[in-house]
Amino acid sequence: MAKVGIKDIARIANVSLATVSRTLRTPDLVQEATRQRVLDAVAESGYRPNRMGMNLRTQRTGNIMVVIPDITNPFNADLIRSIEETASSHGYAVLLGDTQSSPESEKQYVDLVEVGQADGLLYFSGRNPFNINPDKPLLDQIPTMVNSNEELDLEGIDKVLLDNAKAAHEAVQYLLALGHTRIAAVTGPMNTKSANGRLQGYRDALEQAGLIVDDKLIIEGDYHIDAGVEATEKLLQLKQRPTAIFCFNDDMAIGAINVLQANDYRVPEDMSVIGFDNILYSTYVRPALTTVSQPVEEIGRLCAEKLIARLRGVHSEPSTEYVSHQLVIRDSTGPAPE
Amino acid sequence: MAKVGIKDIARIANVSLATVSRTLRTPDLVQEATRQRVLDAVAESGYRPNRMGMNLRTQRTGNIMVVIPDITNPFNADLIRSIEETASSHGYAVLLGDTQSSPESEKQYVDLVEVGQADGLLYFSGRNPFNINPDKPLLDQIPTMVNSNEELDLEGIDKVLLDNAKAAHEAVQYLLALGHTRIAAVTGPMNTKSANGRLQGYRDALEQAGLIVDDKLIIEGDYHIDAGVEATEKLLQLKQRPTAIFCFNDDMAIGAINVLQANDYRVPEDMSVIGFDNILYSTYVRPALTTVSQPVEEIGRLCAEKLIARLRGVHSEPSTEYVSHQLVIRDSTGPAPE
DNA sequence: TTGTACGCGTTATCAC
DNA sequence: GTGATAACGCGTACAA
Repeated sequence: MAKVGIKDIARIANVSLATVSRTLRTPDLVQEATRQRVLDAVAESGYRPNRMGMNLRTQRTGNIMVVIPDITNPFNADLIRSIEETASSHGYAVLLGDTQSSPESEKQYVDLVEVGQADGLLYFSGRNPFNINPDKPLLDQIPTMVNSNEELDLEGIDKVLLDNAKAAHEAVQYLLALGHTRIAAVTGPMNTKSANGRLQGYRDALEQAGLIVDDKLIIEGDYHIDAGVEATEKLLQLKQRPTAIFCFNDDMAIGAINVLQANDYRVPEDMSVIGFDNILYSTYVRPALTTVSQPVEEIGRLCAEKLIARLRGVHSEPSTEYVSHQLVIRDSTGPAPE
Repeated sequence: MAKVGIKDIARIANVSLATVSRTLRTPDLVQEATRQRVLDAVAESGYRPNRMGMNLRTQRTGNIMVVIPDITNPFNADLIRSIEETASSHGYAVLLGDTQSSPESEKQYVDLVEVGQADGLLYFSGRNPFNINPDKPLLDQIPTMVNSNEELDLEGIDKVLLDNAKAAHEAVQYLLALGHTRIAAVTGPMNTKSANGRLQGYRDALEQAGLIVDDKLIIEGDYHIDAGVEATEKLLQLKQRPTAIFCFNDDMAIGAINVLQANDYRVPEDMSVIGFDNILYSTYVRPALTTVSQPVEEIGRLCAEKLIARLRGVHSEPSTEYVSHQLVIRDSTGPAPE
């Protein structure tokens, strides 16, 4: 289509370019009559300001970059849904960076905001993608950003976090209260803060109960279903089997239950399983999953709101906001077997 | 940070702006020595071309807009993963438009590409967001785009589709072969082509088997788990209950199984359930779900490749590509009860 | 091979 | 209240 531009409108309405722009941006500054002439011309011709020109001139794109490891994980999908909803309501669009946990990919997407393809960054990874010169002020070297889920090792940026240790502590305490003493942990990648935090909570809870932590019962996973499958297979081979398995996310817990049932273990009579995240499917799995709920909608909203506030020029101190978890008890946990 | 621009590089390397640009875009056109001087200056200063300037000048953004109804549906999440992977490998980034099936939202995101915030459009909805003037050529009135999943009622654009009728036909035939004669259907929204196509296949299969279609056994859903729950509750209240339920996606099938088990029905002994999509969780639900598999990775890749080819100026006839489904038999279907 | 100059489409700063 | 005009940062035709 013969793209109609601001010049065409100016010609049709018999005004200058400036007046067209003003009519659209600051209508109050232009007289009723001329304003109407311009608006008529706009309506007639279907003119719409070109974003590339706008972006260059205003030095903003209206995009926010979201860097996240795995969009096929329902927790992350829910997170993005929430971010996108918030962003959209503020006039921002979401540029999606699904990195599959690849550091190169993370850097590549962060680059995009550094070269001005997006105004700000929502970063859900713990790996530092920046080359920081410690002698210069940090904020001069990184884009406007908010960090969440996996804590980044940087002081002075906005973060939205969950107290992983406390949440895990609570989950394990619940299992202890049910009489379990041999409790396994299927962790996330141990190079992440989330997995380390949860593992710390697990250890603390056991030790506070006077139990010794058996490293054989701790198996590293990667938050995918398959990891839950493999870890559980290993656990079942142990001479001293656990009576409960604490998986550091729901997907792995679903994998665990699957293996248990395939090997004729009853859940929770023979083995309790507890997850983390409270994804939608955890309700529909049999038995329904006991899990630690994260307020995913709130996390997404907070992240987007904080970022957008910064983009709008809010200059408060960078802060870390903690959101609260909740233990959701369903049917996959029960008293320890004799 | 004091942003370093192309002018700074030109000054440092003691060349003109043009030479800097050439060194970066068409290195062959610049002499070895000067090229090196420029590259050194670039490396030293950490200069990177600003995308807003680039975008305006080249009239392209490197973004593709993906408009999709619900990113929390695992099928769609897998789809986006595949799109993003393909796009990324071709140097494109994904602008995400999760519309939650809202027509306003669909229009709003399509607008974004029309005003030049993205170069092309991947459109996974059946609602026409354009105001088409039938007297003018279609391609002059719509952006470069590919349509998939829900077929759009427009001739002359690229599409990637599944033969829904055939796939559903096959699923129902399989149930018929197991001896089922009262087969329920939990559909998608009946204003979508996918649901209508699948329902047509369902009807055809029944009629070809000499059965009459009982409209009481057809319940409209919306592809969410809850719809499967509610539909199944209704079906169980019927005086003449079905012995099998064909859900038009896996999420609703998962909801159906949940209700059945809660009411002490055994699946598949008392009631068979079959889904559609073959999402990851269908393997891990108990019993594992029999379902019609869509090649989601292929769909995403094809969509992205077709679009990018167009963006690169390929001028072949617009075409509709059909991808093939596959019936995946697991444990949620069995012989009809006596 | 390199430099000059223009334009991409818009907004903002001046004058008038 | 409105109109020229200068940026925004870059790529490229043209001239040198």
